[in-house]
Amino acid sequence: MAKEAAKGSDTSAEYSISQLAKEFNITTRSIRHYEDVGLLSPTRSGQTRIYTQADRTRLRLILRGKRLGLSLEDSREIIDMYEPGKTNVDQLKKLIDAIQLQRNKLNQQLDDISKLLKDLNRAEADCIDALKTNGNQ
Amino acid sequence: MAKEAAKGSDTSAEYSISQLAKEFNITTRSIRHYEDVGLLSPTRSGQTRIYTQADRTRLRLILRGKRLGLSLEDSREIIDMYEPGKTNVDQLKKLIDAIQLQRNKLNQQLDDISKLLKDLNRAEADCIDALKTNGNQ
DNA sequence: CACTAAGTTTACGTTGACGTAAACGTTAGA
DNA sequence: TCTAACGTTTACGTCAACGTAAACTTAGTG
Repeated sequence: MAKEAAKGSDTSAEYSISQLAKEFNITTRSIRHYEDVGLLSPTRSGQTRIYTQADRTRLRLILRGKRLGLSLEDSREIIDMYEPGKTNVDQLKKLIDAIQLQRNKLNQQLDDISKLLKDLNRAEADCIDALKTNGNQ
Repeated sequence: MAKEAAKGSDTSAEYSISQLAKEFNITTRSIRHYEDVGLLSPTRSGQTRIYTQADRTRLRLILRGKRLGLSLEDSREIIDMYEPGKTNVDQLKKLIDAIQLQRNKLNQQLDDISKLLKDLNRAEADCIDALKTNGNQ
């Protein structure tokens, strides 16, 4: 352990594709697929892909999007919102609109989750009830 | 308008497939597809599907699931949780476990949403900032 | 040096969730 | 009567998001 590998919060840390796959519990195929559709663009050491801390962060955002039911394309758009490439005033305004749109969707999801949680609570209560009246039969 | 159609909160109200499609802004194809995969089972008047209030509710739950990124199969399982068909004690316990699992996923989603909202807020703030310093150029 | 482990590209296969078209039945109104 | 609006079934098409297999190239090890 001389050469230094991937330590704590070293901002210059690098990762192999299988390291990321293991860490996030996905396949290397998926990671390459995200690259295919333009969500990741790791540097290369020869042929081999090398992932930086920034790539790793993007991957985390992608997976977060997936958990929320976003398509890869949706995630790409959102992640692009975080980047400072917007020079044009018009584009900035459009971006703000897009951000508001996303917020609305998220608020809808919050509402959906709250209702679904209530439903689940009722269902569970019914179960427990059934167990009580049914358990000693 | 004598025959009485679909009024207010009449619990015995019935709906045609196109009525539901219009109300929920989906296609009739989708509704039939949900039936194909066992999510709906409307009664028939001859060949024609007739949807009850209960069917309509199930459809609402399906679409709520979709907004949360659930597969139709996932939604089916969740909706089945609400039904009282569980006679077996073992099944009841398994169901309670499944409910807890769903709750965990939903809590994860809540966390994801909260983080995403923060990210969006920062992105929006950056936009507004860029508009200020950039607007009079 | 042979072998294994990890990496690569290319490319066809699969699954879910519908879209789309064809071909047909039934009912209400001009 | 006929045609327009709705309904039906059957079946092939499509798109996203990977799975899976093949064939190949290094890098390190007993």
